[in-house]
Amino acid sequence: MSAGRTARDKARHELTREIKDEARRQLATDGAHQLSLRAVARSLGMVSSALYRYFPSREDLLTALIIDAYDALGAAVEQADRGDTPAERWRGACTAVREWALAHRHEYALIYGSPIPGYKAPQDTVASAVRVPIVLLGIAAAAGVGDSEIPAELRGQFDAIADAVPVTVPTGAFARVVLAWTQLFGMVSFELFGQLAGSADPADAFFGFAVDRMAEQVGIV
Amino acid sequence: MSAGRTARDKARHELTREIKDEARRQLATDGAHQLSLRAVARSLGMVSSALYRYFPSREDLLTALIIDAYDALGAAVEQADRGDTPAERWRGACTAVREWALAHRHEYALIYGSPIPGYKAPQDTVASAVRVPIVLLGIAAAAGVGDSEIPAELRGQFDAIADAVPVTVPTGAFARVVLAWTQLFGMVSFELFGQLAGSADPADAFFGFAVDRMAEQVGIV
DNA sequence: ACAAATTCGAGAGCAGTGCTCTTGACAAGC
DNA sequence: GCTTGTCAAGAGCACTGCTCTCGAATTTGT
Repeated sequence: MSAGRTARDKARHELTREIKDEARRQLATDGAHQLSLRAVARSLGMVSSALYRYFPSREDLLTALIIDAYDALGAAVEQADRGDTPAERWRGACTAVREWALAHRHEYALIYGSPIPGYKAPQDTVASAVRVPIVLLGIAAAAGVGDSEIPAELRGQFDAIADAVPVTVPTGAFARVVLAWTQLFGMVSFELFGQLAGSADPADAFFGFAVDRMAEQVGIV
Repeated sequence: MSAGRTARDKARHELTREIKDEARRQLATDGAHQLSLRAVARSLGMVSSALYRYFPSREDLLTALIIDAYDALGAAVEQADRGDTPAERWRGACTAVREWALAHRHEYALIYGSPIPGYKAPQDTVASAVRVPIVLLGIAAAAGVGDSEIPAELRGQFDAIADAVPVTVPTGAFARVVLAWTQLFGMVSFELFGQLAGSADPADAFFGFAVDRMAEQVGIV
C-alpha cells in the first residue's frame, strides 16, 4: 500500500486498480463465470498479455475481487451496526447483509457461492471474511447474552479459537451466534440463488420474520 | 420414458445415460466449471459434435445433471426419514442431507451453489427440488406442530401456495419449517464451501447441535 | 420389398478462451 | 552515458462451445 514514489509505481497501482474496477464491472453484468481476461484487457485498450504483469492468472484476479468483496460487505455491515438497543443493531446488521447481497449479486455469489475452480480460499481472505460474524458477536456481547448448554465437543472447538476472536462472549453464546450466522447467509443465498422462488419470494417478509427469530434464539432482547 | 421400441430408440436412451454418467464422473472429480463436452465425448470414444444430437448445449447437459442430483438427494432424504418419533425422523432426514452433500460435493455445489451461467432454473427442476422440504413438512405434520404467530404478509404468501403442497400443516408451522429448511442448507453449504474452516470445522458436533435446535424451534418434540 | 425420410457419427471450421514466450521501447538507478 | 529491469505488444499453443455439411445407417411409408 506504500504510495508510489516513482512514476512507474504510481502508474502500476493506478492500472491495478483500473483492472479490478473493469473486472468488477464485468462481474456485475455477466457473472464470475463469464469474466474474461481478454475482455477486460480489451475494455482497457490493452492487449491481454499485458494484464499478466499485474495478475499472474485469472484466478489471482478473482481472488483480489473476492477479498475486496468481503471487505465491502464487512464495511457495509459494520456501518449498519447501530441503534439504541441490541435488537435494533441486530436487525440493522442482518438487513445490511441482505441488502448488500441484493445490490451486488454476482459479487455475493463469488464469495458465498460454490468455490469456482479447484478452489482453496487463500489465507488472505479470512481476515476480511470474518468481519461480519465479528459484528454479530459484538452485538451479542453488548446484549449480555449468557452461556447455555452446548455439547462438550463443540465447546472445546469454540474455546480453542476464542483467543483469535477480538470479542469475548460465553461459549454458549458464541455457538448460538455461529448458528444464526449460518442461518442468515443460508437465507440470503436461497433468496439470491432462486431457491425460494415459488414459496417465500419476494422474501422481505420472510427475512424480517427470520431475523427476529434469530435474535430471539441468540438471546438478544 | 417410453421403452425403446426400435433398436435406435434403445441405443439413444442407452447413450444418453452413458453421456450423463460420464459427465457425472467428470463433475465429481473436476467440478461443474471444468466439465467439458469435448472431454466427455473423448472419454466415450466419439466426436464432440455427435454429443449435440443428445444434448443441444452444455447447459442442457448440466440441467439434466441438476435434475438427477435433486432427485438423488430427494430420494436419499426420503429414505432416511424414518424412526419411531418425529424427532428421530427429523434427525435422520437432516443428517441425510449433510451426508449426501459430503459424498457428492460437486453435485451439491451444482444445485445449491451459485447458479452457473446466466442461470434460469428451468421449471422442470422444481418438482425434484421440492422433495426435501416436503419431507421436512411431513415430519412437522406427523409431530402435530401447531400454528403460531407470524406476520400477516408472510401468512398470505404461504397460504397462497398451500394448495400446491401435498402436506397440510398450519401456516405458522409451515413458516417455521421453511425457516429450518434454509438454515439446514445454509449450514451444509457453509461447511462444504469452506466458510466454517477455522471455526466449527469439522462440523459434526456443530451440525448435531444445530439440528436439535432446529427441531426445537419448529416445535418437534 | 423397395424407395423416401429421418437420424446418426464424423470431420472441418469459426470464434472465443487462458496462458507463454519473444521482441522492441521506455524509464530507473549506477 | 550505460546498464538493468519493467512494460505493452504480438504471435502462437492448446483448449473450449458450437455450427454446418457430408455420407452411411436405419426407420418408415407405400
